[in-house]
Amino acid sequence: MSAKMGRKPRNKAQINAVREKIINHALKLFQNEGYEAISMRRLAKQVGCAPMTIYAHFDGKINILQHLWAVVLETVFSQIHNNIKTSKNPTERLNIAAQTFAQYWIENPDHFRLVFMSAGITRPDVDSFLKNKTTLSHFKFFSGLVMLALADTHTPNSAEVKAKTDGLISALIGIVFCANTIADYPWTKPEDMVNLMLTTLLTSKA
Amino acid sequence: MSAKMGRKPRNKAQINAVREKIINHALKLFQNEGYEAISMRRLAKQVGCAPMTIYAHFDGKINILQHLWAVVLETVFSQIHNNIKTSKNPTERLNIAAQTFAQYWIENPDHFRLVFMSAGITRPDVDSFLKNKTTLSHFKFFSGLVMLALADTHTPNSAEVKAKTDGLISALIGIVFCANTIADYPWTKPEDMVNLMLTTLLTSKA
DNA sequence: GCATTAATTGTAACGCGTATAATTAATGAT
DNA sequence: ATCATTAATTATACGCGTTACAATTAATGC
Repeated sequence: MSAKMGRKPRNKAQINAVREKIINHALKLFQNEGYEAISMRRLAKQVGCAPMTIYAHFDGKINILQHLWAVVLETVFSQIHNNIKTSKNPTERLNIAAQTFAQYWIENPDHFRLVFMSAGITRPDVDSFLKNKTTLSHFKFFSGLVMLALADTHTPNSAEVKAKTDGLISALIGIVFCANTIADYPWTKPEDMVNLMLTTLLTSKA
Repeated sequence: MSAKMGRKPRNKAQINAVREKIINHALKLFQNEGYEAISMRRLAKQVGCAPMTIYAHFDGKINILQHLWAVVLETVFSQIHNNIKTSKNPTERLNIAAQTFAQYWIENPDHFRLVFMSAGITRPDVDSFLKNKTTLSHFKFFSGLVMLALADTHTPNSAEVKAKTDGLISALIGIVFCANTIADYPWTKPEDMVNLMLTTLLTSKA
């Protein structure tokens, strides 16, 4: 009657393996058939288990989607990194980054929906959109671009860089969001709006 | 066997009466218990009919919500109109309008969700978010404010006004959207971001 | 083999939006 | 009044996310 009886609980490697298996199937489902195809019942079928088993490994659907966000963001920022390689001019690099960012979401509305519009407001129970260090690094990368672009004309303090980076990201997401959800309004071309945001943010002395 | 056989279809007044009855109950449901409470089954119960009956009068849930959007927007812009009365300075008026707009959605996330985040991307089958002439007039009102504010420094052409208005609205919605959905990131204060957007948009010569 | 613990599964339920088919209600013709 | 015809309503069912709970299977030490 010692304390070590019965089945041993899984070690962390095993736990992670099962979680990754589920995530991979979810990703495959999303890539092959889009956002709508990701349902707990279908996912379970793909994984080869009962729907309830998934709930033993994840708190809920949104906690699975969270991992897909990371994959999509990886794609976006890998595209950005790839595109800005061609230029060494800080302003141009920021320009390319912003345009690539906006363009991606407009060309892939399903991805936009997955990352920004799945689950309700405030994303409760999510480990956090930005706890993920990789995701956070994307933000920092953007603020680095902003800082260098601003440095072309003056020496910005960190407060200005943060405010303008936050403003730029919010504006970019807003532009994409509006283009995607209020599709019937004749918006100014997203590309032009991004340009406007950049030139105004960079030339103002605020 | 003349052409006029069988039950007579409802006249337009009757059709409208039923539709308004449904809309009113939906609105009451939203005001009393929030966004989550608006379900077709609960709505039907309030109206006193079977859930499917509603589908004979509306294409779907989103077509009902559409009418609630108009009510909410009316509230928002009535607040805006009320607040800018205190000032005659064009720049300040635009400032107050933008701040009021952003503040409203941050203070009422449920309303933001209703108007901007209900239903999926592209809002298919919706009569159109902006076919509604009142809603469209809100947009025009904003562009009027932008034009007058710009006129303080130069004479803007209509292209600049439209681009800057679209940019401002997108940015405002983006700021609110980010604050609401990516709540764990330490965003610059929305108020400050709105200020940044305004000063940069107004001072740039683009 | 047996008790013990872990992990998975089955079943049922709740409420959701909605497609389809069956049903009820009203009307003109007979 | 009965019947066909058309309009309006409703019942039923599907898949969805999620939860609760019982039943089952799997692994381990004795």
